[in-house]
Amino acid sequence: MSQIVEINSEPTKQNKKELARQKSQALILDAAERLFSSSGYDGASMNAIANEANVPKANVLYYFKSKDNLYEAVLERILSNWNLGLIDISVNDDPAVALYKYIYLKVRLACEQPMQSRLFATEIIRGAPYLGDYIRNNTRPWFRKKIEVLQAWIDANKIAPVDPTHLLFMIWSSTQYYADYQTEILILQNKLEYEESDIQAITRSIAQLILGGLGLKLPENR
Amino acid sequence: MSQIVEINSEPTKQNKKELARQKSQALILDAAERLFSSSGYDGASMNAIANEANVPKANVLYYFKSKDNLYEAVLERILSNWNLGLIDISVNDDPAVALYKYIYLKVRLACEQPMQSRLFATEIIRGAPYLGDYIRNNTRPWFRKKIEVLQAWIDANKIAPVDPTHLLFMIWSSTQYYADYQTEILILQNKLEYEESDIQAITRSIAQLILGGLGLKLPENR
DNA sequence: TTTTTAATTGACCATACGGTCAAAACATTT
DNA sequence: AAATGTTTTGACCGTATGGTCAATTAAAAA
Repeated sequence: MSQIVEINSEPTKQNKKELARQKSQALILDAAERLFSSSGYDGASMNAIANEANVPKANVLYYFKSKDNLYEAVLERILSNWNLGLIDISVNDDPAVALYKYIYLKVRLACEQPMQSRLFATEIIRGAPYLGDYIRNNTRPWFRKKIEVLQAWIDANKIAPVDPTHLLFMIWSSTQYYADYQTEILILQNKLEYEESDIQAITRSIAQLILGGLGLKLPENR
Repeated sequence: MSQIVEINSEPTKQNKKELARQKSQALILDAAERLFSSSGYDGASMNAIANEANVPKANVLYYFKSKDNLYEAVLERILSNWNLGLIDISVNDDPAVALYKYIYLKVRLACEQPMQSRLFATEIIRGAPYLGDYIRNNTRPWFRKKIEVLQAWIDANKIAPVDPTHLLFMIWSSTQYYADYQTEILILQNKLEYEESDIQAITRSIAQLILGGLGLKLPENR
């Protein structure tokens, strides 16, 4: 599995090859992400994915041994991508600033990478057959820590006493909604796509309601 | 399509037959709703639906001429069910009372009929191939009217000036979330299912944040 | 250059899919 | 009882699916 990676600045042949390999795989993963997210696991056929990636189907199955395997790889890539950009909240932060930033980044992610959120959503709706363990072993401990942070803020009278669990769910739901229900939202607003100004307006509205509900003022330097 | 329905209290033979027919269809619709909601359109096979309903597959296709047709019928039933229980908000209502009630009913629906919300969600995520027109022709006019109500409240200084569009989206998102992401929520809270007390706690938390953000107090007689 | 290894691909396979059909079973009317 | 209409159902069909495989090509190592 593992491969020795040269630290040398000049890429070796091994390095080149591995790079090409990853590039090929990334191309297939991109296509798979697009199709899985729009058509669901069963709706996206290996054939369609291969076409989307402009490679023969057998090649897809050469890199990813099965459809399950490919689906899992797509999910893992999404999760690692999310973990990269995830800004934490911690006890010593100023609640208003930290929460505003958190909301803003979540809205950005939802509007700019909606496919990832949608794929995640369908996986959960199906009963999380692949992510169940991940949520139990990774998300839950992280979740509990954040609950503690929120509770600490409440105890220190920094925010109004709201059930921290549902507060966190509310931030997740109101931001993710703009990805998952994008189609409906755009129809209702008679728009073709989100613009930069929408991201600002969404963030402001969500922050206004949630921070307001917590008895906080919107931070100055947004 | 339409059939003369006897108002007579004693059911005629025709009536009996029609009733049996509707009962059969309802059984199939129930099974289809369950499977479409958990496995998606493509994931739910006609065979599986027939098994779930304990009838041969050919019988399903006798009542619903195609898979598309069946899927559409399931969606229509959900929408008509939703429209039945939907409580409106209108200009003369007391904002706090009306919004609280609206939130409460949405939470109830999400927790008690999660499959319907989930099926709706996957339909939207797929790009609303069947509901696109419905949303344009029915939901959008309704949506615009509600926006007007909210704007009127703002203009009358009854609620804080928040973008009414995003306020409405926020109510929808935070309530539907408990249906669509039920699996994740239960894992995170280490629960097996929602209880009545959860419905109360969820409603209270959402109402506290949203009403608070609007500068309203929670209504007394809840 | 020769040998070895990795990547690409068209052809192929068993299975499961949505959908059809005609025959049987059942009920209703004449 | 006969005739008519409606449901029920097993058998069947063409097609698309996920996946395999052996043959070919490309690249790296010897």
